[in-house]
Amino acid sequence: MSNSPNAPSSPKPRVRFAPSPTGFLHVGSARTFIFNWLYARRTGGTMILRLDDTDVERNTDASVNSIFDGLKWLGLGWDQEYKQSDRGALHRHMAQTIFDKGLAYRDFTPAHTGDSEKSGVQGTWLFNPGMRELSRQESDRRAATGEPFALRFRVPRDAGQLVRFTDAVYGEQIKSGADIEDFALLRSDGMPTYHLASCADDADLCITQIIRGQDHLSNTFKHVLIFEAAGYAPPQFAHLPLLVAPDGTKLSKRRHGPVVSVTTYRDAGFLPEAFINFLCLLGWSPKNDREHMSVQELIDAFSLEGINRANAVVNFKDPAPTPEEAFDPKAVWLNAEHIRALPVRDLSQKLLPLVRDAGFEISPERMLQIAPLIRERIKLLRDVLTAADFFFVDQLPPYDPAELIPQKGDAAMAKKVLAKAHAILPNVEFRHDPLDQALRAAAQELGLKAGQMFQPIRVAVCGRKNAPPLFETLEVLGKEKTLRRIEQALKKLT
RNA sequence: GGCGCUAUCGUCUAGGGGUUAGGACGGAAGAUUCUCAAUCUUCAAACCCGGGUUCGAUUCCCGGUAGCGCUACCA
Repeated sequence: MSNSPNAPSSPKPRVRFAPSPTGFLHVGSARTFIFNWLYARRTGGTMILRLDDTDVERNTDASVNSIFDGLKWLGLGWDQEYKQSDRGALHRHMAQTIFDKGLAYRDFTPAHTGDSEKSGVQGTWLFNPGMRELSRQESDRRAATGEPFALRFRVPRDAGQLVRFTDAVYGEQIKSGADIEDFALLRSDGMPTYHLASCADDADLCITQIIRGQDHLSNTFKHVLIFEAAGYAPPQFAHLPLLVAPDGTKLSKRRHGPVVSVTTYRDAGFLPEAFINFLCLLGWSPKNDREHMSVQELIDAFSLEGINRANAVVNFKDPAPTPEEAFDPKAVWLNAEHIRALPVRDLSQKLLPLVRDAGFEISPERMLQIAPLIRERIKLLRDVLTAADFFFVDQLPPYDPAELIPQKGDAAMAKKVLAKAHAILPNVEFRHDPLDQALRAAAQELGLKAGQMFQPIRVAVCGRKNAPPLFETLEVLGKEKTLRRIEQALKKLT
């Protein structure tokens, strides 16, 4: 059997992302989606989104919304969409097929309630006593009386039977039937279990590659059993190493907070393509030292062979000193890289709604002027609010007048500089080059270094020492506002 | 407990029977520009442990250890 997408005998790949809506979309699920999507796009295959919502008790609308919100933000899309709850007949039909072949049996044992000994300290549980051997007549008779039962798979355990499959990532996998319990196919309320529903749908939807988390690796033996019992050839499997927290445990919202939720990244100002890029580098490598990659470059480079087997740590800080430090530093760096790679116009468009949401009236034209000044100074889109605040406000927030004092200078020097600036600026054209010439000349006249001249002006105008380059800043800010802020600074110095 | 998977700098990873074990993030130092950022240069930083196999193992095999997963009428 060939894995090559170009092999004439292999069917068009069909892959699926099948989240169960029992929680928000977390980063591990997002990565699974992305890898499936990449595989589909790479091979010209079909990407299917399937909601695995057979657990009626735990499903929530909020979760469905969270999944769609997250996927919508990623912006990758999908080709087909299904919901397991619409397909109950299909699942029951497969259960019936397996039962008719004698490969499953009714288990009338009441559902296990206590969760105390679930980790089975006492040993391996394989089946409930008496049920596997129940005669068909007896089984039919009890069922006819309306006695509830679960349908269990009759795992072949005689003569050291083995179940095997080849995982595209983990290689040859073999397990003895003697180590597989008689898992349930149907619950006593008639609802299919995950294993059954998943396999029935994968078979019906002609899924060719199942790319999913490694937590399913050992379940796959059961799935192979189901496929074969129902008369289908199992698809190819590719299991992904898990994403774990810095403490090595599985990512969970309860333990690790909002950093595991996709929407947190969106709200913090990540670019979806940067987030996708980051996730791809967790557990996969293009093997050529490339890190910053566009979605198209990822498609071109993606292959199942590049996936590795060890779990990957999402290196966030658990109690984060600042919101920005909460994220994996590499994710933040990649985001800054993608921001810098963005055309100014695109960046400006993304920034505008954030600024407006923060309550500032600002025109697209003005945002377009500001964007290039901060593009190399922000790591997250939201940083625009702190990096360019002085452009947005009318009145600068209070700052320490001592900031106005230049290196190796004193208040008198600051005053002299600002007075000089205030005197010459009205006659200067507010564009980069004229401002540059005028202010440098002024510095020379005063016998000061350029830096000593520029700093008081920068602080007067921006309210702090660290800001974009001065001339561009003044140009965008405009003459009127600049002069007014210099006047205000002068007052602070008296 | 049983079964399975995994193990290279702090983190993500490349590599692979003989290498100065490579890159990136982060950290440190320096260069540079009007500050900051960006950029550039340099530095520190790793093959889990023990046995084999071999002339030679970080790489292959076995064992240990550790971590993770599954062991539900959850998914």
